[in-house]
Order: sequence, then C-alpha cells, then structure tokens
Amino acid sequence: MGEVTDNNQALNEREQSILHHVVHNYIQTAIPVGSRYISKHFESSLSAASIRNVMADLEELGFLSHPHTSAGRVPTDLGYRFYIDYLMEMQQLGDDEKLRIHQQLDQTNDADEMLRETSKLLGKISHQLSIVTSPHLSSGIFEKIELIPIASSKLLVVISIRTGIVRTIMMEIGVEVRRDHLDQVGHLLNERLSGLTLHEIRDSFVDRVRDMQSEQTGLIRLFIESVDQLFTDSKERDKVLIGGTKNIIEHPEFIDPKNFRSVIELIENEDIIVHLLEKHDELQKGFVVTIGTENKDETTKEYSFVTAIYDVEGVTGRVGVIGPTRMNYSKVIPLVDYVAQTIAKMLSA
Amino acid sequence: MGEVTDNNQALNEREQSILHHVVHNYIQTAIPVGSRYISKHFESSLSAASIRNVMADLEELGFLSHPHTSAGRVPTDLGYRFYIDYLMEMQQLGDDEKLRIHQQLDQTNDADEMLRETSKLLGKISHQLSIVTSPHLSSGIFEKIELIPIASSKLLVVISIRTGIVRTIMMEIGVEVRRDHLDQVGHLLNERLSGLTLHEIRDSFVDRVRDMQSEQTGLIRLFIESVDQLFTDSKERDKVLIGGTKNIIEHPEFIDPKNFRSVIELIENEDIIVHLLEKHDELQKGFVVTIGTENKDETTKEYSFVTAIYDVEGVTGRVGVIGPTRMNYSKVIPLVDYVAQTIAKMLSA
DNA sequence: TCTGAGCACTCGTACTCATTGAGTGCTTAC
DNA sequence: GTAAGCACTCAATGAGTACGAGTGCTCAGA
Repeated sequence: MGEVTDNNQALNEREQSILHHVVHNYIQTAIPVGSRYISKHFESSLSAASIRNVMADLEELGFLSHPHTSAGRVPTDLGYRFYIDYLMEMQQLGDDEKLRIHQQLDQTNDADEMLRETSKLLGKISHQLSIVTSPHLSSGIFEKIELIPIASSKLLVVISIRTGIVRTIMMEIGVEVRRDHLDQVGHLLNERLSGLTLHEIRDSFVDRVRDMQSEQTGLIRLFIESVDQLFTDSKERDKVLIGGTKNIIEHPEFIDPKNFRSVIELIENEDIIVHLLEKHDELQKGFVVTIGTENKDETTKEYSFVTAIYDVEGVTGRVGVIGPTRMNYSKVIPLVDYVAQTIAKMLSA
Repeated sequence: MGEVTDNNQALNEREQSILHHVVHNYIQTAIPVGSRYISKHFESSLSAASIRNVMADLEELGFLSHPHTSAGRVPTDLGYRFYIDYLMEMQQLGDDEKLRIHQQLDQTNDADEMLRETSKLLGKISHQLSIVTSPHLSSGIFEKIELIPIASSKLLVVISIRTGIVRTIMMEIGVEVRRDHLDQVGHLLNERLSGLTLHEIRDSFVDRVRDMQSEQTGLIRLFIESVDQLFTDSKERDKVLIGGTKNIIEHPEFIDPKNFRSVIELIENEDIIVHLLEKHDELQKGFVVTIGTENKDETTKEYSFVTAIYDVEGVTGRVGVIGPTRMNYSKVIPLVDYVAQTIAKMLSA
C-alpha cells in the first residue's frame, strides 16, 4: 500500500487513506465502493458513519463522485490523478512477463513486424487497447540513399538511418532513367546529405542540390518536388498500430453497447489518437498518463492513455495503452515502460 | 425484379416469386416478413392465407424459417443461395460511386497504401467489413534482386516482380560483407533467376546456386537458409487488411452484444478469414459468395463472404466483404467486382 | 470537536404479471 | 386451389412491487 506522504496539503492522512482504498477497490471490482465496505475490510478502527463523513469531504473536494444517491463512491478523474501521483505503489513486472515480452519480440528482425507484434502483445498482457507508433524518422540521422529502378517508370528510393532503420518509398518517374545516371545522382546525394537529420535535409534540400541541376535536371527536379514525401514523417505512412480490441471489451464497462461503439469509433478514427500522442510527445517525459477529461477530447473523456517513449539514438516513437479510466495503473505503467525499453533495445541491436 | 427462370425445378413460379419477396424484404428491413405484408404489398391477387400455404411449403423445403411461431418468415442460408443464384437482379453501380472509387484509389502510387485505402473505402461504401489481401507474389515473375547493405550487419533485399510490385526483406547477416561481393552475388542471382516465378525459384533455388558456393560460400548459404523468407508468401507478411468495423456494427443484428463480440473475434483472429479466403481462391472464379453455414466454420456461421479476385499479370489477390448473411447482395457483389477490377488496373499501371 | 449509532430516505435492480399485437396453423366453405 | 375465420402462440412492453445497498442527517457520548 502506498505510503501516505505530505506531498499534497489538500488532504490529511485519513482522507488520503480512504481515497486510496476507494480507488484501489474500484479499480479491482468496478463496483462503486460504500462506506460500510471500507469500514469492514480496511479501516476497522473507524465506523461506516465516520467514513461517510470523510467521503463527503472528498466528494466536495472533487476526488470522488456518486453515480446516484444509493450507490457507493467512484473516483473522479482528479481522484485517479491524486492516486497515481501520491498514493499508488508501482507493481513490479513479473519475471515471467518479462520473459514473455522478450521471447515474443525476439522472433523477427523486421522493424515493422516487431512493432506489430508489440501491439498484439501489449494488448494481451494489459487487457487494454494497445497503441504503437512507428519511429519518427525526422530526427534520425541520414546514413545513405539508394535509388533502384523498378519496371519502366518507377523508382524505389531506400533511405537508411544510422540506427539501421530503413524507409522505402516508391516514386513515379515519368521517363526511364539510365542506371549510371541514377548511381551518379545517388552518389552525390549521399555525399551531400551525410550526417544530417532527415528534418534538416527536408528544410535545406533545395539549397544543397541547387548546383547539381545542370547535370541531371529532370531527376533532381523530381526529388525537389518529392522532398516532403521522402524526408517527412507522413501521417499516412507512419501510422499508429492499434490492437487488442478483443481484450478491452471484456471489461465490465463494455456491457453498455454505447461504450462499445465509442471504442470502435476510437479505433477507426485514428486521428484522435494521433493527436493525443502528439501531446504526449510534447511533454518529453519518459511516460505520460492522461486521465479522462484531462485529454480535452469529448470522445475520449472516459478513457485514459498511458504511453512511454522509446528512443533509439534520437529516433523516437511511442508505445502505450488506452483503456477505461478505471485502469490498473500500478500494473500498466511499469508494463508500458518496460515494453518501451525493450523495443528500444531491439531496434538498436 | 429478377425474372422467374426454370433453372431450378424445385420451385414453381409462385413459390419463387414469394421467396423473392421474402428475401428481398428481409434484406431491406431486417424484420421477419409476414404473409399479410406480402399479400398487401406485392401479391395483391393472393390472400394472406394462400401465401401462408406457400410459405409453409418453402419452409418445408428448407428455404425459409421461423424465429418463433408468432413471427414472420426469415430466409435460411439455402434461401439466400437460391435468391442469389436464380432470383436476384444485380444492381448497377452508380457513376458517382465509380468516380469515388477511382478518386480514392488514384491518390497514391504505393501499392500497400492503395490496398489500405481500398479497405477503408470498401467498408464505407458497402457498410460491411472489408477484406483486402496483398497480392500473392509466389506466381509473380522475378524481375530482379538488389542487395543493399544497411548499417553493420544487415542486408536489405529488394525483389521486384515484373508487374512493378516489390518486396523488401530485411536480413540479418552475421558479418559485414564487402559491397563488391554483394554486387557480384546479386548479379549472378539476377542472371540465374530471371524469368522464373518466385514459386519456381523457391523450389529450385538450391540447385540453381549450387556451383556458386565456392566463391561466396557464407552469403550463399545465408540465402539458402532464408529462401522461404524471401520467395514465399509468408502469412505474417502478406496479411489481410480488415476494415470498416464502424460501418458494420450499425446493422441491426449488432444490437445483441453477443454478435458484437463475434465480429471482434473475427477481426482479431485473422486466421479464420485467411483460411476462408484460401477456399475462395481454390474455386478460381471471378467472384465467390459463401453464405453462413456454407463456409463450414462455427464462428462465421452467421456471416457471408463476398470476394472477387484481382489479377495483375498472374499475380493475384482478393478483395471482398464480410457481413451478416442478411446482406444486400445485389449491391455488394457488383461493388466488390468493380473494386477488384479497379485495383488490378491501378496495380498494373 | 470528533466519533459513531440510529433511522429515514433514495434509487437502481430484479421479478412478477397482465396486456397487446403480430403472425401462424388449421379448419372449413367455395 | 383459394381464401375467410378463428383459436393459439409467443415476444415485447409496461406497470407494480419488493429488495437492498448506501447515503445523509441528527444526536448522544467521549
């Protein structure tokens, strides 16, 4: 049980203790917890009536709420927040689970494939929706580019990043280009772009190739036109992988079909999630938890997001879970954290 | 209205007509249709009682069934089958829809991206779950292979098929290999494998490279070990894209949460779908419809599958939809068919 | 001033029971 | 073969009731 700290002056010891019990119990059982229950099981020194008084105070302060008069108390988003920040004790991840994670992710050396596996796995273990983004290559350091002619008028561009991640883009080129011309251009690009981040390249590409125009005008012009496609994290390409629907709908909150629809909505409408992940990214912290209305979005007001960053030599992405605000944070947070670290290790290997 | 043919001797004209009305109406409204309703709206020359007699016959023959005594009639799988094969009239696809399909799929020239768009689009237009498989490259004709060293110990293998489709595979190679060695091996492989199908290559690879062993033993051995990974349609890689969950759950059959779960199960457990698609593939017909229990799988006994093949110079894949057996076949079939044709065109362009 | 026992009150849940109405099946007459 | 009549079935709906968990408030005691 989390120790009662003096981190927050708003609540005295007893209030903190009772809040702790309410949140903890509600997370476990999903049924509103009553004063009598707490008196019986946790705080035998206090009567139900006294606990009711404290609960009334907690409710007034905004930490608890009431579905209706004759129901027990339920944490508010603020209640969860306090619980996570001051009361909760992280639960260590079991060795078996660690092993399982390693085994699952060790199966493949294809990055995309591994991220897909991660998504599945995280959903299964956490019993939540899992989210995994592909790494934002923009801040990755350009290693080299290869230009491979395909069929008649297509060009496969392979850009590799120092960490060993590659991006392949199929480009339509109007005409057939001789192989030695391609090699020549590729060679020059490699020379001039080496060591820069993709981000830097995108911003300065035109300047850097200006003098090359004379030699291979057509091809260079094509590259200039496609610079966004080549060197930016397009939202189309670097999608969010969402998985574990089967697991999340087992939660009791989904007996109500309305919630059902809302979760489907969430899955199909990736924009909402992408947007939220961007906000998490901005915070630049190891892991981020946003609870219910904290993420100011109507459709996700009953969901919490737990995400952690993974970082491979400056190239970062996020993994995490989405679930009802009634989430087992003490288990989920360490799990997400550990998975993020594991991915980073795998990708840099 | 579909003309009454003599294709099936089992039913006389009146029976066919009434079966037609029942199926058609039930598809539209999802409510069991009663004898009185048919008499009023479609067959005013016959009384409800007479229609009841015919319905009783149709039920005995297995084309209709009864949810309970006081409900109207509902088609059985056999009823749907007869309707599709003999009674139904295909509905022409509207010009606006054709336009929409073209516009949506014309946005990108990346094959994967386009298939993803197809999946979304098909779900939206059909109001069903959409399924799109990536092309089975096995029967594609090898055009060339490129070997690109990545970072220290990785190799990106790019295999391109005559149609302009490429497959990229990341291979782990224990040691660093000199660029000219790679080029040499690549060159030899291109020479020896040219014009074969991937399928043929997989089966004969060892023989074809046996004499090369002396020069680049390590690298060749690696290729021999990875031959499956390189030249076979792995189920991992060539996944099925499933989309449109949001659309399908609007159907009245999904007020029951049980069905809800079954559809989620279906989405998460792609194996079931993959298996079924294989069966469709074996039939080698343009489009295939399997209804409910016709696909002998317990989990899909209340779903129908409509799929069509797309063929790009021998490289084929499938697109289609999954939905409740009560599906608007007359609209869905032409749609799926048209989308398949459009994909083929786009991919061969 | 804090604590806790007592009690009235609220409100969601579960259950029963009667009513309604759509639709059938059967019988019978034409 | 057709259709009118009628009894029967059964899901759906809604009202009524009992139950019980839990609160809020009051008041006495430490």
